[in-house]
Amino acid sequence: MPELPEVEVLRRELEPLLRGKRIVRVEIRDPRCSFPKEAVEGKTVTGVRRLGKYLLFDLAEGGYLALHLGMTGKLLLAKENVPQKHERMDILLSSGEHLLFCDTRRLGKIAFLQEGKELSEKLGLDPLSPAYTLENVRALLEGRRRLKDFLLDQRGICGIGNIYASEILFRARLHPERALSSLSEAEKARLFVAVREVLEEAIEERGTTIRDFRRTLGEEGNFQHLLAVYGKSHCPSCGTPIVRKVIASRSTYFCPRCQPPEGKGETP
DNA sequence: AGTATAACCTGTCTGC
DNA sequence: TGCAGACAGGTTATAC
Repeated sequence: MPELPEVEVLRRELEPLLRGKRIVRVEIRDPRCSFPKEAVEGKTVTGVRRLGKYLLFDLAEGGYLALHLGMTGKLLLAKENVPQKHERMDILLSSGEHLLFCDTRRLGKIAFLQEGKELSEKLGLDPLSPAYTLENVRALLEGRRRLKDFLLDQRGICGIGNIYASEILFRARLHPERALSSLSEAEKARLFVAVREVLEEAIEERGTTIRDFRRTLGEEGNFQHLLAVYGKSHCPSCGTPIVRKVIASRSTYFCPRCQPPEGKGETP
């Protein structure tokens, strides 16, 4: 469920709520979520960062808790210790609040890390970081891979998932199966801009709730109402029926007219 | 090198 | 109503 916008929405909501609070106790409810909890108990949260789809909770005495929400992970801040469905971890804070990690499909992951190395090594350029420049993106757009595969690969640009990949490619008017090496300079620039625009708009709308995504207090996002092609039947721009095709092993939606395949298209 | 598939999981929806 | 199969925002390992 959570792609960069959803994780960023959580980060922005959690940061002011958690900063300065101490982790009193951690209760692991699912062995799959186990980590050395002694490493975080008693420590104070100094900030909440995001890298790609990871949430990072910085701790005062060094190190941080890294959380990946997988497909169905949720983070809820509750005043009372009311058991939630699929609760995997309960973090009791010095304020008496509980930060609950719930995850139906159990694909989420938690780890305590000392340095940023492990994560930044396997993650590429974050679209919201200052390093996200046309120059840097252009350097990644080489090889014969298809655009869809590139966008889903967290080692190139990180944070984009299956929904936003389709939305970004529609915005950039690029066919998902176009090869990176076939892109003109103008097309590379369109892709660069589309990534930023779509993700930022989704953040403004507080993320996309199709099924599982919930904000810190349980509210839904709003961007699902603004999706252009994902799960849609007709192109909002020209009315042509939207094509659904499995690309990179995932459902991919595009407008065959606005996003022409390689060879056709581009009228400069 | 690039792509596909399965695996890890649980839940929901569709069609017979 | 029951049941099989497809599908779902994630990553990773393995195979062709």
